[in-house]
Amino acid sequence: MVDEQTTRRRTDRDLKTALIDAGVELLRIRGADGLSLRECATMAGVSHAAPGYHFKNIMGLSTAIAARGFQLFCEAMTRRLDGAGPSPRDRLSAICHGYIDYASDHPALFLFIFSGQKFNEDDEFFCSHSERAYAILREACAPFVASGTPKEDIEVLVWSLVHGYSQLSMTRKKENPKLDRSWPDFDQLFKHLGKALTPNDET
Amino acid sequence: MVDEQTTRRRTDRDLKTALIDAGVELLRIRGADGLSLRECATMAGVSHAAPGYHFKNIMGLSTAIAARGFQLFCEAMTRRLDGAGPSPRDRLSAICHGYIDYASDHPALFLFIFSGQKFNEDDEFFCSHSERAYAILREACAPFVASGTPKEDIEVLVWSLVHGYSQLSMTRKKENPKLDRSWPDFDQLFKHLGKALTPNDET
DNA sequence: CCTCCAACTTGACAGTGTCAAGATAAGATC
DNA sequence: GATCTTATCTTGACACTGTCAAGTTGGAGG
Repeated sequence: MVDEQTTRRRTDRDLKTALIDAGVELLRIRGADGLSLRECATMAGVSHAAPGYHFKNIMGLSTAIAARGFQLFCEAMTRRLDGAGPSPRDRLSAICHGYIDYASDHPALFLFIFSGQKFNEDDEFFCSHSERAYAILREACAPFVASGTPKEDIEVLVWSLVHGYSQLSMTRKKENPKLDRSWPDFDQLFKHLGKALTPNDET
Repeated sequence: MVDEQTTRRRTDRDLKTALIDAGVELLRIRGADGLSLRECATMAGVSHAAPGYHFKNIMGLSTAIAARGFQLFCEAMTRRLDGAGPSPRDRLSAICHGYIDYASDHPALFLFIFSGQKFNEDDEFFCSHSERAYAILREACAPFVASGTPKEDIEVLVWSLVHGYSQLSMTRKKENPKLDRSWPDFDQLFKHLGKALTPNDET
């Protein structure tokens, strides 16, 4: 847990990131409501009050973890985008699948950042990473904005759909095979969405 | 807080509902992560361990509160449905607005029931109320299911859209008027959704 | 009147976040 | 090298939390 120089006191940044790492891991293990300052401290190999020095209170640590969450969120979307075709439709689909990747790879973190709990919205990293996530999504939506209509209509349409799908995929009760319900793949939804979207620079 | 017969010990059902009432109120005041067994007990006028007798642990109380949450959820949707026109499109729109009503009238409760925290899925009331909520939504979607396609496609499409819209309306950062972003009304999204939905028994 | 039992209360314990005060190492100054 | 300063923790305390075991109580049935 601690690197070779155990004697040497670590720098500010070291422990901060170690505590965030611990927090992400703790969420993975315990679920979206399993965060604990003291347990993060123990995992990082410091005393119970050490986190309080770097992050004023638990909201401070939560905010830093959420910032990391948004960072991973951005990475998941850009990773899909890098492997996508050039057409607006392919790119939008890639973003959506990145969104869903993130939710299924980091379920607790996903729920955590959208849990509605209060974060410190003055935090620089939190703001920049969360805004970047939304910016990525907005960019992919831009080609579908019909002239004369506000671009927010399309953005919120796509965003709501993929967010709702991700969240519901996660919280729904797992299937009882006796019931004839099955959970559709997102591509099915995207096909329907396609009827409502027309790229304004395609033939 | 206690009715006229303070001397008389209350019945099982009385305290149970009083504790659920307290829980709902507590969520309203403190937000989605502000629930506390002991505080519910105090609000209901009983000792700190009384809730443990009726609800084995905090998951038991949480489940009961979530059940109440789904009940209010159903009421919000049926209230809109009662005032809606007869066409499938009007009825589906009514359901969606009921969904949104619920999220804005009971934000903490809405976040709570979809927070991803574990509930007791064996609980009778929790299951019946949550399943009824989904049944109401499914019914409104039924007229739009194209023959030959699984009905889940439409259901999840609508459900995801309205759920995502509700949640994002709630967790998004409030507008900086300097930014030219505005939050569209759901009717705008519903218009786009309409392009993807064709009632199979309308002209 | 007595008994019994459901519905609590009381008390304890380990865990939590937060704060104040103390310790300590690394670097700066003399 | 000795002293001072400061950032970075540690220690200890407090009020709060959920959970459990044991005790109490009041009403119903005999």
